[in-house]
Amino acid sequence: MVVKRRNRLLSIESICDAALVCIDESGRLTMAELAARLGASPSSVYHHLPGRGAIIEALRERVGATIDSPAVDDPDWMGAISGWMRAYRQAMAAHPNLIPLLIAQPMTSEAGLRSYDRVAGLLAGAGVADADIVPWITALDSFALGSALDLTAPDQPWVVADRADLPALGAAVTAGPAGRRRADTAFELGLAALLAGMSGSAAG
Amino acid sequence: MVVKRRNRLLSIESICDAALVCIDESGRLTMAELAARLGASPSSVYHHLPGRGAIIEALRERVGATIDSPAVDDPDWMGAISGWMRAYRQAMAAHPNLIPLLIAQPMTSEAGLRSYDRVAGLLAGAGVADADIVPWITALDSFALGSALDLTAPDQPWVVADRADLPALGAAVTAGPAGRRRADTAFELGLAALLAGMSGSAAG
DNA sequence: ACCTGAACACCGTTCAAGT
DNA sequence: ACCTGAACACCGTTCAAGT
Repeated sequence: MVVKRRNRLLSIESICDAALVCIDESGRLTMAELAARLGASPSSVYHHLPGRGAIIEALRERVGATIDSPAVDDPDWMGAISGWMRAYRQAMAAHPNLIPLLIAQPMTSEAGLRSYDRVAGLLAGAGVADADIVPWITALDSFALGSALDLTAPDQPWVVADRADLPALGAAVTAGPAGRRRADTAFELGLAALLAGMSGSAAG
Repeated sequence: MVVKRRNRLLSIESICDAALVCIDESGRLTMAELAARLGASPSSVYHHLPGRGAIIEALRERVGATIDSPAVDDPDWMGAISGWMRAYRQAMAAHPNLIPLLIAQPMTSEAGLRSYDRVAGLLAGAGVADADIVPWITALDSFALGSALDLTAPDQPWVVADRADLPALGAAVTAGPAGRRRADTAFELGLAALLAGMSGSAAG
C-alpha cells in the first residue's frame, strides 16, 4: 500500500503542467521560469526529474498519449491512417511552441511505436510490398513532421507584396488561402496524394 | 575603387566557413568554439556580423544559394520540380547538423522565394487551379523539410528487435531498406505521390 | 524524502581600451 | 578600422546544508 505523502510541493505531473504553460506562453523552457511558476527553487525540480531534457521527454510522452493509434482491423485502411495523421497533427497544433523542442531530439515515443505497428499492419493488409512499408511510413512521418513545423510558420510566410519579380507566386498568394486555412488545405492535399500513392503501390 | 585592407584577421566569409566546420564537426555553434577555430577573440566576430543569429542567417543564404531554381519554361514540369526538390534535400544532406539550427527560425530566404515563384509558374502552366497552388507548394515544402529532418534520424529509427508486441513493424523493418537507403526511398516514393496528386489536381 | 541557497561551468553579448 | 580582455546577464546543473 502506498503511503500518501503530505504537503509535497512538487510532483512530476505539476512540473509537466507548469512546463507546458511556460512553453505555450513564452515559447521557451528555462528552469528559472519553471521554478518561479511553481513557487519553488530551480534545484527542487531535480528531485523529481533528472533535468530539462527529461521534462521535454515527459512532455513528448504526454502529447503522444493523446494520439489514438489507428485500429489494426479497420477495413477502411485509408480512413484509419488519415485519422491517425490528423490526430498527430492536431496534437502538435495544440502546442506549436513545443514542436521545435521536440524535434531537437529524435521523435519516437513508446506510443508512437504502437501506432507505427498498426500502420504497418494496415499497409501490409492493403497489399503494399513488405519492402515498401518502412519507406511509406517514413514518408508519412516526414510529411506529418514538416506539416507540424508549418503550423509554426507566420500567417504570411512569403512576403510578395509589390514584388514584380515574383509574378506567379504573387498571383498564387492572392488567389489561395492564407493563415490556418493555408496550412490545413496543404495538409489535406498532401495526405490524399500520399494515400493515393500507397494505394497505387499496393495495386501495382 | 575599393581599398584592399591588409592583414584583416576575420571576414564574413572566413567566419561562415569556420562556423560551418564547427556545426559539421561538433553539431553546435558557440561563439567560443568559433573564435578558437578562427584564432581570434569571441568579441571580434561582432565587428563583422551582429551576432550568432546573423551567422546562422548567412549560412542559410549560403546553403540556399547552392540550390538551382527550377526553369520556368521547362515543358517537363514534374521533372523540373523533382530536380528542385532533390537539390533542396541534397543541400540539406550535405550539412545535417545545420538543419535543426535553420528550422529554429523561419525558412524563407531570398533564393528560396525565386524558386517558389518558379514552381508557382510551373503549376499554373500545368493547369493547377490558382487557389490550389499555394497549398501544393506548402505541401512540397513540408515534405522537403520533414525529409531533411529525417536525414538527421539515427540509422535504425525504430528499435523493434525482439518486440513480439510489434509484429507488423518488426516484419516491415526486416524486409525494408535501412540507413540512407531508407530515407532516399521514402523521399522518392513521397515525391512521386505528391507530383501525381498535383497532376491529377490539374487534370480534374 | 523533499526543498533550498550558494556555487559552478557555460553561454551570447557589450564596451572601454588598445593598435 | 579592427581586435582584445574584462565584465555582464543568463543558462542548466550540482551539492552541502537544512527540515
